[in-house]
This record gives sequence, structure tokens and C-alpha cells, in this order.
Amino acid sequence: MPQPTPDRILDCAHALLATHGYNGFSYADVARRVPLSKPAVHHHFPAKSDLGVAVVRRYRARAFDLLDGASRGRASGRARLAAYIGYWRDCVTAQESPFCVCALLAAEMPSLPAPVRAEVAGHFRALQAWLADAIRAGFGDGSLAEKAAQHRDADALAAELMALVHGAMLSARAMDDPGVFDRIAAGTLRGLA
Amino acid sequence: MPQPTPDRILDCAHALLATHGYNGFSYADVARRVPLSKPAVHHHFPAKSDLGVAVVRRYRARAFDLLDGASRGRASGRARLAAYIGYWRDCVTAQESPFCVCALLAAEMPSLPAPVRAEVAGHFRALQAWLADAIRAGFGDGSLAEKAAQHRDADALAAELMALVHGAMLSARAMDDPGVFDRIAAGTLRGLA
DNA sequence: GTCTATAAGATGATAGAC
DNA sequence: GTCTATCATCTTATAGAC
Repeated sequence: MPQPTPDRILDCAHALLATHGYNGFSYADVARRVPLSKPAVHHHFPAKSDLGVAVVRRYRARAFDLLDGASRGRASGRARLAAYIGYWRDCVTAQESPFCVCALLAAEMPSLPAPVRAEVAGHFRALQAWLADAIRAGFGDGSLAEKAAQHRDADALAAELMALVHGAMLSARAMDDPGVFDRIAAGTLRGLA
Repeated sequence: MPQPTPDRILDCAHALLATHGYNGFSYADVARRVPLSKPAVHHHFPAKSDLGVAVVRRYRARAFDLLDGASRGRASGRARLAAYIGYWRDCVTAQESPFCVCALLAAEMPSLPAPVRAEVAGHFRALQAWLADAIRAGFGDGSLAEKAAQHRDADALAAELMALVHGAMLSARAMDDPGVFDRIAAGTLRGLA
């Protein structure tokens, strides 16, 4: 048995959202690619903001499933950061939706419906907190060099690392070269070890 | 005498573009705010892509005027980087269009008309080259510590710094807190000195 | 749950008068 | 250079049959 309709809708909406942004995709686009009629899409997600929120919520849940999976057991702080960066290297290289939905939506923030905006803001805060935890763990277990951090605490480093990864995705997309992301991310992780 | 019409159109289009993205603003928006009729806007910029290209071109020219002004004379490499970051701190804090047009357009890249896309890609390449130059100068004059760079050459550092600044803008917008940009940028510059 | 049909408004763009 | 009027198309969203 194939996927239930709402999931197929979310798959399409996610891909379109990551590629064209919130203002760059329409119910007609989603309907054509599922395929389904436009009213059928509205039946599952009455308003566009509902669809947007659902996409971001599912994205957030999956991302943190993956990140928390990487933290489980005795994974070192450095290994956790490597998992975070590796996740994005795979994504940027991937064919379908080679970009972080939340990074794109963050750029479009002022023109998003309030519920979507709240979801995106929540993702940024949660991600930064997760990164700060991983960095603190790395300082504790010795897998990250505290002296390499040069007077910056775990929270400041987490903010920097998150910005760096999002910015690297932006560069990769702007210059149409996924290798850009790789080089930036790899260099940074090496610098912290 | 006030500004010529094309400039007033570009001012409005720039503000709208930086706020809502390419797919998030319309000729009607621009016309209403200049103010002018829609056909009058089309008279100066026939197609939306013409308007987009003109905004980005003017933005690029002004940015590099400012950056090259900061490089003139005997400014140290570190002072040049500080000028780059200071430019963005001012921008992010500003009321009107608190975001880099090119960063937003980079996120929307796949849904942009080809001429706009080319302009954005050109900006990223030029900016990275300017930063690499400033960093090389800083290594030469001793204002930037080569050992703090940890095995990364000027080009790699330039790519990292550009990503960091764009990512910091994204974070500031996502969390609706300009201070986020400040803290990230200041910490990084301190780390390099 | 899915469809056809349709509404009410916005979109990028043009014709032609002044 | 600016306007009013208009175009074809697309937008989000609803009504109502099957």
C-alpha cells in the first residue's frame, strides 16, 4: 500500500517549498504533481498557511529525530556535530529539495503568515539549543578543543555554527555549486577538533 | 529637485524586494508606494526581471563603492573586514529593508528569472574575492593572526566569513532579534584578530 | 475523499489617449 | 512620462455533486 494522501501532498509541498519558497508555489502546483485536484488538496489542508505549517512541523520532527538519534548512546560531542553537518551535506547534494526549508522561510519571514513564522522561529531556537548541548558535551568529553574556541562559550559557538551552515547553503545555491557547502563545513569542523 | 522617477521606483522596489522577496512583491505594490500608476512603472522597467536586475545592479555597485572605499589608503586587513561587518550591522539594525537583497535572492534562486540569477551569482563571487583580498592583506600586515586561521587559507576563510555573515542575517530575521547578528559577527572578528 | 465548476481578486503586461 | 482601461492568466478558496 502506497502512502496516504496527506503524506503525498506534504512530500510535494515540501519539495516545492524548498525550491521556490512560500510565495513561489501554489495549490495548483501541488495538485498537478501529487496528482490530485485543487479542492482535494484544500480538503486536507484548508488554507495555504495550514499546508505551510504542516510541512515545517513534519520537517522539524524528522530533523530532530535524526539529530537526537545521533546524540543517543555514547556519541562524542564532535560526532554529534559531524552528524549535523553530514545531514546537510547529504541534503545539499540531493536532487530533490536541496535546501533547508527553514532557511528559505527565514529569509522570507516578513511575508509569511504568522503561524508559519512561529514554526520557523521555533526551529531556529531549538536547533541552536541542540547545537549548544552538543558543543558542551564535546568540551566535556574532550572531542572538541576548548582552546580552539578562543574565548567563545558553547552558546556563542552554537549560534556561529548554525549561521555558518545556513550561510554555506546560501552560498552553494547562489553559486550553483554544492561543493561550496562541503568545503566550508569540513574546514570549520576540522578547526574545532 | 527631488529624485528622478527611475530612482524612486528602484528605492521602493529595493525595500519591497529585501522584505518580501522576488515572488512576494508586485508592480501594484511598487506603483502604490512611489506613488505612480502601474503602466508608468512598466514604462521605466518593462518586465519584472528588468526591475529585479536593476535593483541588484544598483545594490552591488553601492556595496562595492563602500567596500572599496574602506580598502583605500593604508587600511589594515582587519579594518577592512570590520568595515564589511559594520556595513551589515548597520543594515540589519536599520528600519528600511533590514536584510541583504542578494542573500534573500540567493535563497529564492531556483525561481528567479535567469538574468536576476546571474546578477546574484556574480555578487557572491565578487564578494568572496573581495574578502579573500582583505584577509590576505591582513595576514601580510599582521592585523589578522594566521595561526588563528588553523590551516585555512585566505580563500577558505573568505568563503567561511561570507557564509557566517549571511547566516547571521538569516538567524536575526528568523528569531526577530538584530542582536543575534551583532553577537555572531563580533565574536568571529575577535577570533581572527 | 475526490471531483467539476466557479467565485473574487491579484498578477504581469499592453493599448492608446493626453 | 503619465494616465485610464483592459487583457489573459493565475491566485486562494468555496459550493455542491458523486
